[in-house]
Amino acid sequence: MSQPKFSITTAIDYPNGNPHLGHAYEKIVTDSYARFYRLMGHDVFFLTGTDENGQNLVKSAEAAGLDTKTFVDQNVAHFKVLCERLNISYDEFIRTTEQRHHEAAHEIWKLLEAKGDIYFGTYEGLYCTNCEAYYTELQAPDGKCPAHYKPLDKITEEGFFLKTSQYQSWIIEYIKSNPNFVTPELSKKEILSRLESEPMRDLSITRPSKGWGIPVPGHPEYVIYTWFDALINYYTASKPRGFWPNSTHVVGRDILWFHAVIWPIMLHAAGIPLPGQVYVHGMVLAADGKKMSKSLGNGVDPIDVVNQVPVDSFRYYILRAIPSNSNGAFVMEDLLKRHQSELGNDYGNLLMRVVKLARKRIGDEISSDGMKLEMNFDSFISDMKDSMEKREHHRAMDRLWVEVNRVNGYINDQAPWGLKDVDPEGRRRFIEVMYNGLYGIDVVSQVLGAFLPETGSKALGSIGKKLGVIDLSPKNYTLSDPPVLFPRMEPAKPA
RNA sequence: CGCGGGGUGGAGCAGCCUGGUAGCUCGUUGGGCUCAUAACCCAAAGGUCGUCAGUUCAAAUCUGGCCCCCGCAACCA
Repeated sequence: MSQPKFSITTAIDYPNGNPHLGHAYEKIVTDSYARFYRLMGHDVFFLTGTDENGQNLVKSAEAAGLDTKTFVDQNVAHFKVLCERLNISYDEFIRTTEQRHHEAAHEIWKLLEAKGDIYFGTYEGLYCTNCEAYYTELQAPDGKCPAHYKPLDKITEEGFFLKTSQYQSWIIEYIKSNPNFVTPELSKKEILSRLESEPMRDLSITRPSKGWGIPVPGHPEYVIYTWFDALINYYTASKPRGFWPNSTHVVGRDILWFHAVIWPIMLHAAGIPLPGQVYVHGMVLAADGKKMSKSLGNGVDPIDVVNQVPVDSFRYYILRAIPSNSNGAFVMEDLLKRHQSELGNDYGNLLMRVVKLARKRIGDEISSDGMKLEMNFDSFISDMKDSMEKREHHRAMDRLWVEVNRVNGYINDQAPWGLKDVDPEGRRRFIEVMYNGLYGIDVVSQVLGAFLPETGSKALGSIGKKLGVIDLSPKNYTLSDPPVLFPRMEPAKPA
């Protein structure tokens, strides 16, 4: 078995509430890469999960009147439901409260300690007693808490630190000499300019224990800082499955620093191989072009969306309308428009017109015997690969649609409905054109299945095929009436 | 002068690196076709490419100033 390996991760989610659109976005994007690499014959490992050791969870649980464990379990269930509703094909779902993860975190802690990269020291910062949080001078330039407008206290706290500062020039060099490590280019520029403009401080990696979290080995009065342990989840889950180092970590811009700087430093210092890439995806903005946030109340609930439209319409919109390397607004009306015109009219209709016409005049069995293929899909496949390897899935979707339209165009040009059965040559040509149309649908649907799995699977089902590894060889088709994949929908009611 | 992205026909975007008749999708209007979910095809209308200046035979594209929108600024994907 010499299948190339490909392992991909989402960031693990903080289960202190219900999943929002950003979570859905990241999972759909990552899932599409996982499915695409499977389609291309890779041995894929796709990891997602939840980050459950944060101290804030204790407070959120209290506010909800639950003990922390119950609270977290409940919320984690919501994230799993989200994955099911979105057809997320993860191979493993890790929870950082699992024993195996505690062990992995300890393993790495001890490696770093043995290297002398962890030391005990004091932390000095501006503290708000209401928030129970530290603020930097940038966040609170006037020395007042941005949330409570009360003067912050200067507090000194003891704890353990990781000597991140001594790896600053190493990480700069590493990012520069591995041009694909941080992608897209824009994010790399951002991280490098930050690394080159200010000296790094050592990272505080413990908090005083409140009975929740991973205890520091030998110092149970402290727990390991959430971020330090959270990053390790990738290693915890992938290593035993033979997928460490991971190929790609998919992350949001907001946590790039931890993934592109802190995580590589931790691994490098511990003598563990580094992941291949940190891919920063775009951000979903609200319809008004602003960031979605609770305070603005402009958020969108992904479960709400898939209650209204087919899950693949949602997946399609997310993948195509929001550029892979930048931000895009989520506008429900646009989603509905694309559902109707691109999914329904372009793709759904292609399937319908070809299969129905073929069944009507040929029957349910169409053999490849003696058929000449009139469309070549080699450049389509290689363009798709190219865009996906560059982590430009929105361009891949554009390319896919060029192909959908090419098959539609082929049918238009050949106009099989004009070929008459009474003429033997017309009959022969009719079968040939229909075969080529079906073959086009076959190829396009196989690829489409990586992005829209339910649709791909139903479409292939109607020609007697199943999703799997890409197969461009001519096949025999067994036809059945395709379901209406993208039913026409009433225009959204004005809000 | 904290860092970064953007301002292109009604809407959303591509083009800018490597200057030379401004392109795509949707929408609008007018034709056509009928295999298909009132689908599809063809054509037309619509832009002084944020603004001011510079370089050049030639600027959406290069240079500089200004205006406006947005993201990030260490635990919010």
